[in-house]
Amino acid sequence: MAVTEICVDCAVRDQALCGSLTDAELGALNRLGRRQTIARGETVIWAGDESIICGNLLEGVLKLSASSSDGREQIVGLLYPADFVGRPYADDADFTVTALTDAELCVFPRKTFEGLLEDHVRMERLLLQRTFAALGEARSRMLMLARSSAEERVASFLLGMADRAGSASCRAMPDGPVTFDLPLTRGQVADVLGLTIETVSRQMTKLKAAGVISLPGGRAVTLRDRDALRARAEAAS
Amino acid sequence: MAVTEICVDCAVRDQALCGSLTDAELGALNRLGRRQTIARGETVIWAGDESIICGNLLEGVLKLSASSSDGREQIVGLLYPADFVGRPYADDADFTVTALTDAELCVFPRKTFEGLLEDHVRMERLLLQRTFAALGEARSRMLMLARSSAEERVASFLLGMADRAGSASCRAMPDGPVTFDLPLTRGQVADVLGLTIETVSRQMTKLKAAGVISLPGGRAVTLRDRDALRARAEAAS
DNA sequence: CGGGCCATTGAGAGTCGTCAACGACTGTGG
DNA sequence: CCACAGTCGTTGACGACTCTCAATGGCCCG
Repeated sequence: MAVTEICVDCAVRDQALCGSLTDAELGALNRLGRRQTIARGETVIWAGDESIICGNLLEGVLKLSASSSDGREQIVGLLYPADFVGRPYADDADFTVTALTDAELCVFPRKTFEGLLEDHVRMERLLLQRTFAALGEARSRMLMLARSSAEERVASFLLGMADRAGSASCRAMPDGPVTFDLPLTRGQVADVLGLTIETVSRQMTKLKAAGVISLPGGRAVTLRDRDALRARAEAAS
Repeated sequence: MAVTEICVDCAVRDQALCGSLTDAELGALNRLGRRQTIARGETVIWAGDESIICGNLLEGVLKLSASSSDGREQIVGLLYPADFVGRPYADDADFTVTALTDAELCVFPRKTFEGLLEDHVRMERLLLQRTFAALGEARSRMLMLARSSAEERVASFLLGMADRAGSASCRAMPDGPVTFDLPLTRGQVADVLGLTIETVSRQMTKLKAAGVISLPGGRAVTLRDRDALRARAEAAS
C-alpha cells in the first residue's frame, strides 16, 4: 500500500487522534489536511473569530489563553505535541491559540474535520475521551487558581513541568536531581498560574534559597529535593 | 407504539442527550436506566471512587466539587436539569457530585452507557458537543478565578444566576428589576467564586448599599440596576 | 554602544482571608 | 410554650499575602 505523503513522517502519528485510523483511512486524510509551521509568538486562532480550523499539534508548545476586555490575561491550557487543537461544532473560537515556541501543526478545515469525525467513529470516540480529560484538567486547575497560595502554585507547576520534560529524557532514578528548560518566560508562567511576574520570581528565588531547586541560568531549572517540592505543592493535583 | 414507562413523563426528554433518540430507541433505553432521587446535601459520586454511573439530571441542582488534601474546596461546576452527569471512559470519578437541592436523576451503569454511546452515534456526537461546551465554560471560569476581583466575581455571578432564573419566569422587560432565589447558601456561592463567606457577604451588602441590588430576605435577590451590575462585572464572561 | 526584553529585588499599598462576636431563623425536646 | 442548639448571614478588627510601582542589571541583537 502506498504510504501517505503527509502522514509518513508524522512524529505523533500513533499518539494523536489519527492513531485510530487504518492506513487506508490515512490515505484519505492525506488529501484533506496540510502542514502549517508557526513561528514563536505567532497566533493561530483568535478568540471570537470564526472557528475555521482543527488539527493536531506535531511539534512545539502552544498556549490557549483567555483575556478580559481590559487586558488581563490567563493561560487556560498548554498544548503539547499530539494534542488536539480547535473547536469542532462551534461557529466561533472560544480562546486564542498562540505559539510559545516555533511549532508545526497538521490542520484541516473545521467542516472537513467534522465530516471526518462522522465517518470515523473510533476517532470521534478518541476525541470525546480526550475532551473529557481536558475538562478534568481544566477543573483541577480551577481548584489551584482559586485556593492555592503562590508557593503551592509554583511548586506544583515545577513538578508538572519536570514530569513532562522528564518523560522525554527518561531517567533511571525517579527522585534524583533533574534539570530542564522551561519553555515559558516568567511572564508566561505567571499567566498560567494566575500570578504576576514578580510573585513568580520571588517564589523561585525563595525555593532556590531553601535549596529545593537551583536556577543554573537562562530558563533552566534543577529540582534538587523533589519531596520538599511536593510538600510545598500540597493542595495541587 | 407503546410509550416507554420511564421516559414518558421525563421533564427534560427533548433537552437532554436522549433528545437525539427515536421512540424505538427510547424503548431500549427504558430497560437499562432507572430513576434515582437524592435528598439535598446527599452525595451521588465521590471523587476517586470507581466511576460507576452516568446519567442525566432531571430536576434540582447539583454541584461538582474538587477539594485538596487539607480540606479546601472549590466548586468546579454546577449542574442543572438536562445536564449530563458522570465520566464515561474513565475508571475513576474525578470530582464529587453533591445535591444542592432535592434532585432526581436518570442513571445508567457506566459500562451500559458506554455501550449506548457506541450504538447511538447521534447521542455520542451530542455528548461531544456538550463536553466541549463544558470545557469552554470551565476555561472561562479559570479567567475569573485567576484575575477577577471579589466585586467582579459576585456581580457576574448574580448576572449569570439571573439569566438562568429569568429564562424560567420569562419576562417581557429585559432590563427591569428581577427577583429570584439563589439555590445556594453564601458558603456555596463562596465555593463557586473562590472566595470566603465573609467576602461574599460584604460584597453583597456593598452592592445593596450602592442601590444596585436589594436583598428582600431569605435567599432572594432583586437586581435593580442591571447596567450598573454589568459595569461592576467587567472582566467576566 | 545603545535599545529591547527579561529577570530580580525593594518598598508600599490594598484586597481579601482569618478570627471573633452577634442576630435571625428553624427545628427539637423538655 | 419556651429554652436550646444548630445553621446561616452579617459585621468588625486585624494581618498577611500578593499586587503595583519603581529601579536595577544581565543578555541578546542591531
